[in-house]
Amino acid sequence: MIDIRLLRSAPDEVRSALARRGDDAVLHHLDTLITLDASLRDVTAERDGIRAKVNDLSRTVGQLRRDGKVDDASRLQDESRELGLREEELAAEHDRVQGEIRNILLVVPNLPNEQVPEGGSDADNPVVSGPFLPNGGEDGFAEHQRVPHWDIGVALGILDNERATKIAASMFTMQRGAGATLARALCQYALDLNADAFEEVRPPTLVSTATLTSTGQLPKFADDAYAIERDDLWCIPTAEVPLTSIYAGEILDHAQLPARFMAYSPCYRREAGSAGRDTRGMLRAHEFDKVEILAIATPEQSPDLLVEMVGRVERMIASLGLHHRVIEICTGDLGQSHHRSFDVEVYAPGCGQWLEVSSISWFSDYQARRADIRYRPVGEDSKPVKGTALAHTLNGSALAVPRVWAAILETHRNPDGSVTVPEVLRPYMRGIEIIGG
RNA sequence: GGAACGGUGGCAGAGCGGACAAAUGCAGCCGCCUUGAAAGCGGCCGGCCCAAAAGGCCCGGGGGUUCGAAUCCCUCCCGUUCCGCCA
Repeated sequence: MIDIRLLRSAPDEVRSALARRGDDAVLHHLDTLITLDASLRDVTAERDGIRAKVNDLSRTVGQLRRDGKVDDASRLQDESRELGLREEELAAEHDRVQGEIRNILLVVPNLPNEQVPEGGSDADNPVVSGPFLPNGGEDGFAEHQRVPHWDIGVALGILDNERATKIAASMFTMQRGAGATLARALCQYALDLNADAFEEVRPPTLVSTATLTSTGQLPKFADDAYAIERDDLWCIPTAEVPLTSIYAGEILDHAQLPARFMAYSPCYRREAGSAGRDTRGMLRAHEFDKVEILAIATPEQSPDLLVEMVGRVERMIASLGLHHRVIEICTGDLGQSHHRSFDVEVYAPGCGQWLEVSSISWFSDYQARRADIRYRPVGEDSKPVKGTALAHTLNGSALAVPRVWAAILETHRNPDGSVTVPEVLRPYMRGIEIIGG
């Protein structure tokens, strides 16, 4: 959620920041919010005034009864009862307006950071690192690398989506043999590589409605998530969801920040908006594995953490011998909750496309406000200063298995059709160096 | 799933219809004392709304009774223990 106090005190700033996203419906919401907020404060003031009177009368009644002045007391009781009726009306109005404000706030997107580049769609996302390609171009790959991974996977007997579909439904995948081992090796590798700074967590992968709302998936993107209605739980689309809520509703000491977590988890996505797209191979599936890294930080720590996390992902992709680039997400393509965001993309020579394998994002206090994650700030002398402040959250996929798996098959395919396992993964591969060799 | 007992400030723990944002202890902060520290003494010491004063809200969530609810009633959630079931 954005800060309604900021909207109140600097409406033009909020308006122009959100205008950069190029979504007029959002601006209309702002007008509604300003109106509702003003009336909420009127109603609140009036309600609180009546409550003050009732409280006062009640105290007097108590005193009078102790003094045995029953008649006086009952006269005041009548008066108080009258006021109570009015208070009830105002309280109902207050709750109604407040609920309306909250419902709107839940769908208003985050303010983009000033540094987010201007743009209308993903076509305008600038490349900020790379591209790192053989011979400098997308056609710098050899002929034997020009085979899509779905063909390679079937030929080597390590991808069996046909049976995955039989077992579950379309757009589910199944890896077998060395393919399954490779998928797991990638997770192990990603976890080990980030264990220097991130605490490993094995979170729940089914979460409550409140938890899925905190990170921004609800209420707007309910159709994208798998719901387990009978138990009022949701399957997580990413470990970001449970990890962000680890400290939900808590007030942290400054010294606890940044808190950094990483988790391997399965991720479940209905892909409601993209049915029929990328249905072959591993490019888009309802269930996949991912290692997520996440930080809960102070506003001051956040910019550096964002850079650090992008660097970690970039180095890891490079260590797998994959060809990549980093793009920054422009204003028109920025996700609802995002304040600033970078994607790491890998070039898959077999299917001839850039694959998004990681998205590293800074959420400013947008998620923290929803999840109520606060900390006690300190002054320059490191002594606590008065009050609490909302934390900032950042997260990114350290490694999303399917697309990296696909890119490895295509990039490291040999002329004889076998696939060489990247050196760094071999410790996790039970000695397999070449798949199908 | 059943039963019993619980859910109060950072923690422990009183309060069980009015003077309670809430005793007390511990932790924390400031000061005195001290060469320094500890002990001792004095003071401070929850969060939220409102620009703020005033005021209001918060004793697991929601609802009810009452002039008045941390306290009584209903309901839901969570915890502990026992029983049942079970990877």
